[in-house]
Amino acid sequence: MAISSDLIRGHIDTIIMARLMKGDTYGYEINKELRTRTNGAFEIKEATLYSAFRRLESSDYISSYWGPNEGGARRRYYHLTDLGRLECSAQLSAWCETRSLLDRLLQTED
Amino acid sequence: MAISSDLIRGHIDTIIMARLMKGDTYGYEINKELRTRTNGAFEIKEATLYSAFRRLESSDYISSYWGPNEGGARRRYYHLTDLGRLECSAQLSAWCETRSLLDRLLQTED
DNA sequence: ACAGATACCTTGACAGACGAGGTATCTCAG
DNA sequence: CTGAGATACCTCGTCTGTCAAGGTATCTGT
Repeated sequence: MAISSDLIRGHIDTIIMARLMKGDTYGYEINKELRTRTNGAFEIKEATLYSAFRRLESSDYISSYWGPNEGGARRRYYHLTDLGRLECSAQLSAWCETRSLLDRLLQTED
Repeated sequence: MAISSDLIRGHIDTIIMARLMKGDTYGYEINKELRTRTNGAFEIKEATLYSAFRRLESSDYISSYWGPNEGGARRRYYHLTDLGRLECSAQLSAWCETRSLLDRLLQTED
């Protein structure tokens, strides 16, 4: 992975929820999408991904169900709850704030 | 602090080095600057700050010296080394990459 | 029959951020 | 002169998120 994970830390949940905004999906698929969308520059490690799922589900931001396994291994699908949508919006705003904050603080000249 | 620290995690070192690009300074001063520059929205906790200094110094990115304490408590000044300047540039580029990556991944529609 | 892809999961370790607490110096009001 | 408050630094222990390593089960194609 080209992008250091420490720089992304804290944004994993938001990345997952942002994806779930577009519709239900399952873990493996999320990672495949990330890899292709970033040309291999970024992926979430499996352990990280599943621990995020557990964290999000225990906060009631997402719910899960065993989906139709269309010729392949079983899949656990995740769904963004209403509370999750709210939280996701909040975290997207937080990202905008963080971004402008860092842009400001990382200027090396005045 | 308005901005969650987990969102900044991994950027603390870069924030410090970016400040040191402009000239030597000491810990307390860095935090005062951060607070005023962000209108109180952000500061680095002392424990975090000093552990970052130790980390940066042991990587030879910064060096330190006891400065002139102009009527007040003693101050340890920090100086960005040449290696530190290099590393800082690298981390600034990394931030740009991270920013565009997240902007991409956090889109909630295609 | 077995390799490889798909798909999920757990455990333990590690690193960074921080709360809580501590030390020492200087200034200024009472 | 005494004590509160600001300045300034530091350490210890804890918590949280990430990840490496390992495991399980199913389906497909050779």
